[in-house]
Amino acid sequence: MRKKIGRIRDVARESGVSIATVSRVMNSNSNVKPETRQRVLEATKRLDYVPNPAARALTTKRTQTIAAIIPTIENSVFAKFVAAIEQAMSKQNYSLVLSVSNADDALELAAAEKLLAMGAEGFILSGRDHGDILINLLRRRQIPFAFTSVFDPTSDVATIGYDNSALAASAIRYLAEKGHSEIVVVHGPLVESDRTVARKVGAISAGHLLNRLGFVETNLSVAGGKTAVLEVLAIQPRATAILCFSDVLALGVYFGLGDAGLHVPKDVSVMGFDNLDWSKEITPALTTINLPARQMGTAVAEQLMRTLEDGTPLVSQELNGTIIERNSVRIIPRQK
Amino acid sequence: MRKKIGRIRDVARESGVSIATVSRVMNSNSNVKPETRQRVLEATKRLDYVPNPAARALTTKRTQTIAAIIPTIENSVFAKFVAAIEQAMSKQNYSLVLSVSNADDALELAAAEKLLAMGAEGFILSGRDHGDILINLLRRRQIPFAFTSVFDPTSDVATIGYDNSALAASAIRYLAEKGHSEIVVVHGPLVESDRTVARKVGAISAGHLLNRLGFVETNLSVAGGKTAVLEVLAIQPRATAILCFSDVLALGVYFGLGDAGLHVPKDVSVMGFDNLDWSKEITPALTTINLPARQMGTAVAEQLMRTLEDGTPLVSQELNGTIIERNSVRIIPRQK
DNA sequence: CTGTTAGCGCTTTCAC
DNA sequence: GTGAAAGCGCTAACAG
Repeated sequence: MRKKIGRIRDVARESGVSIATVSRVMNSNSNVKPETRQRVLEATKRLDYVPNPAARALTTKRTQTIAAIIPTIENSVFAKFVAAIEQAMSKQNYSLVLSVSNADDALELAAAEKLLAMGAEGFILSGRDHGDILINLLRRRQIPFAFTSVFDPTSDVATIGYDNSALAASAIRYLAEKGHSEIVVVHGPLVESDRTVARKVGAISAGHLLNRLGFVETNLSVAGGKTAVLEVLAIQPRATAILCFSDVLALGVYFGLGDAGLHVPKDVSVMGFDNLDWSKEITPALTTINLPARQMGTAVAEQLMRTLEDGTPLVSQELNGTIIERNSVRIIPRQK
Repeated sequence: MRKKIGRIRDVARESGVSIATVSRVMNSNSNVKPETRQRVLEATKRLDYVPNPAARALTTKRTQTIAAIIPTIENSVFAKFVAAIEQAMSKQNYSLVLSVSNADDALELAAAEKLLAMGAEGFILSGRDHGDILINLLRRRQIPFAFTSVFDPTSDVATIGYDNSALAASAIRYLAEKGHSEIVVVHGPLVESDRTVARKVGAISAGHLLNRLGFVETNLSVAGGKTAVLEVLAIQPRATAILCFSDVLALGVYFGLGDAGLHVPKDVSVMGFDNLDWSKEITPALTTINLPARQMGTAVAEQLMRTLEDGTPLVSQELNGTIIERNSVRIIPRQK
């Protein structure tokens, strides 16, 4: 269905050289006499020639394409991450092919097969848990791949991200230091995200600093955060702080709390995760954990491209999340 | 750098047939005796064979890849749009390659060249205004492409989207009907978006219904909306309604108004554009215009795939935006 | 510095 | 129903 545009031999004829020379010019490598190059370039312009990517890929066995499969692109920190990957790849003339898995192993596998069949040479996966079939498929085909949004030095697959468990523990610790001893964590579906599970584990590990630590699972959306408030109030009416494993949830919690007539942080403190860009604009500004999404995108992209270029093995890389202290957490005076 | 995985001839040898038969099986078309097919399929499994996409593309001249270039993926309605495109394409075994232009013609052109060099067979562009070079490039190469987020029956390029001007006019009309006669519009950078320009034109066209209509340009972000409030208050302190050309801006306006001690909608009414998912959760729920982003994504994807399959020409398609009436607009009693 | 030539792995007539 | 063979457009030795 596509048109027949100029081929390399047309350019060769037009400029009076062989196709090999045209190829050399197109790949701006080998030695070509400047004036010959010039002539070829002109013919190229004139014929509006662009090398056929399929033919090129067929001979070079390279497609310069890397795939990323993310759980969702909507409403989250993934957009930032993807934008960074895209940018880093563009610089080195690589392309990103994106697919969304909805946190479903089967969909993820299907997506991966499609991407593979498109010629993806490397894969960026989110989180640490993936179907065995997928992992084996990638391994058998010797496709380099990395897990992101997690850092786990013990993993045999390179993980590029942060320590979710430690981050959640530090959030609890932070809250405890501010005098909160009854906290409820609001989080998205555990089955959909090993990062959420890791965070929960981390929170529990710091639970001894508290008198009481509760968990409320909800949909990972503003609406989910909002409805979670009701549950929080029901199960732990005396909680003084709500820790949300995502800023999106925190936004919903703000709304829910507002509707319940509760003031942040006077009545209830709120802390988030992600540091989405509106978090510093809301009143009170949200205390949250900044996740280095951009940096992470750049890091995976660069590692993967490197690996594809010269075989450098992928290595795990820890990126630090940091607590951004703002005004949504109240200091509760010690009341011994 | 890539490994040598099983090729078609390996499968042929393994299953004792010719490569032509293997090809037939892989393309599940022509007649192949069931048991032969079976044998081939088994060999395929055993050797973990997947047809080489480059070789296939080289002979068929098809890549089953469509490119989309969007201004930004962060913080907006584009995420929804892209998700829908992705989904629609997946169903028909097409792949999406995405690039971000930051609303810059030069970047857009560069992105397009890269995507073309990757083998994109069709293009999804955002808005109506694009560099001539890009458009000519696409035309010369006879690549089908469509403009989205706009509907303009007079355009010679297919436009798939909504009538931004009419939508903005209807928003002003709606507000006027509720008794508002002094309105300020808060919008993103005009130079970056022909949609924004079209909306402004539409708003102005309905301006005769008002006593006063002002415009404040700001960054297209929550922060931008928030700071715009100060300007609104400065230039038109008596405005009773703020119309935001994006919900993201409206969120910022809510925050800014709150900080200024102004209540929505008692003191100032607010209306948005986009119907992002949190808009119904915020208090008061935001009256906004729903833009059919998903539907639009599905529509372009399907038209483009159709065109690529059988040459059906692309046609403009209008999708309707609708006012979602909620609680952020107060009714001002006629006070003649 | 430039040309010749041999494939890359697949699809697709055309025979049988 | 199946096989043989001719490319698809390009890159990469290898000569010269």
